[in-house]
Amino acid sequence: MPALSIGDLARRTGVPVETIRYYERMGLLPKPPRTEGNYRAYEAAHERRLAFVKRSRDLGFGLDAIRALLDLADGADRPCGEVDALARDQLAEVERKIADLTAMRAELQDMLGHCRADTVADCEIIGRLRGR
Amino acid sequence: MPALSIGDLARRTGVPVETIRYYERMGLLPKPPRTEGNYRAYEAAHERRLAFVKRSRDLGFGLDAIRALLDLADGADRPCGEVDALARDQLAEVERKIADLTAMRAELQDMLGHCRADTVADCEIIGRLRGR
DNA sequence: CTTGACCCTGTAGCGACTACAGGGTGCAGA
DNA sequence: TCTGCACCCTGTAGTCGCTACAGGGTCAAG
Ligand SMILES: [Zn+2]
Ligand SMILES: [Zn+2]
Ligand SMILES: [Zn+2]
Ligand SMILES: [Zn+2]
Repeated sequence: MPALSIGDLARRTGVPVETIRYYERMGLLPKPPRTEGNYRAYEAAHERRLAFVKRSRDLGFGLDAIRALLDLADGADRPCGEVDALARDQLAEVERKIADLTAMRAELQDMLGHCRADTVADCEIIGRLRGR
Repeated sequence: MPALSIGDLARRTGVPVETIRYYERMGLLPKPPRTEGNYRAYEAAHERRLAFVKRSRDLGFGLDAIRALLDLADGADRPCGEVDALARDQLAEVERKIADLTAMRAELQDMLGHCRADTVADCEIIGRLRGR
């Protein structure tokens, strides 16, 4: 496989070019070698690392957590307790957000269900935002 | 009721002082009169407006939407269709986020359930982040 | 040899805050 | 009266994870 340009890598991973450069600046991706014309030249290892980052982002991990996951992934014979702890923290965070959003959804649905679509003066939504 | 200081208003509404000043800069709250010593002096109307903003934020409305809601709330005899549209948009946004987070939760739970807490080399979580 | 797609760096903007730094005000206790 | 302390002021910069330029350089096809 020949070296990939940043655009090639973007197409293959679905991560925008600007975001790849941002990840490099943030230390998630190693600085790749450059061509004569100063273009980044990626290899398969870079693509695997970026795919790892993308899957982690898709699960909502923050960039700090991803840096930690990448470090852990490099040490094959270490116990995976730290990995699991990061995943559990992330799960807890996701569950907290779901709980918040579920409460918002219930209130919005209830407001909308009670509104008789009349004037603003007796609109249930405005009324509740005012505090009854 | 005497005038309230920004700290009083913060305690009464649960909105931090810095956030109240931020809302003022963003045009969500009118600039209150000042005391001799240049302190903001709030009245009950300010407290009601800030409470409206807080309840809207708690439902996840963005500041642009809240500005629109505040404008609509001021015109009592206008039909409330626009209000309802804003609420429906917000509900749709909340439902989209819940869907995303629910997918993340399922994957995180499944990963955690499959991990036999051994070494990183055969950790299910790291394995899936690598793409099997 | 020109066109156009791509690449480079560096900087600024987004949303909704949050956290200072460096000062001024106001009141209660010694 | 002094002094300490809590509070207030403005202005600016940082957070997170991008995203969008501006102003250039590179490269291959036609
Ligand atoms: Zn109801
Ligand atoms: Zn209504
Ligand atoms: Zn499974
Ligand atoms: Zn594991």
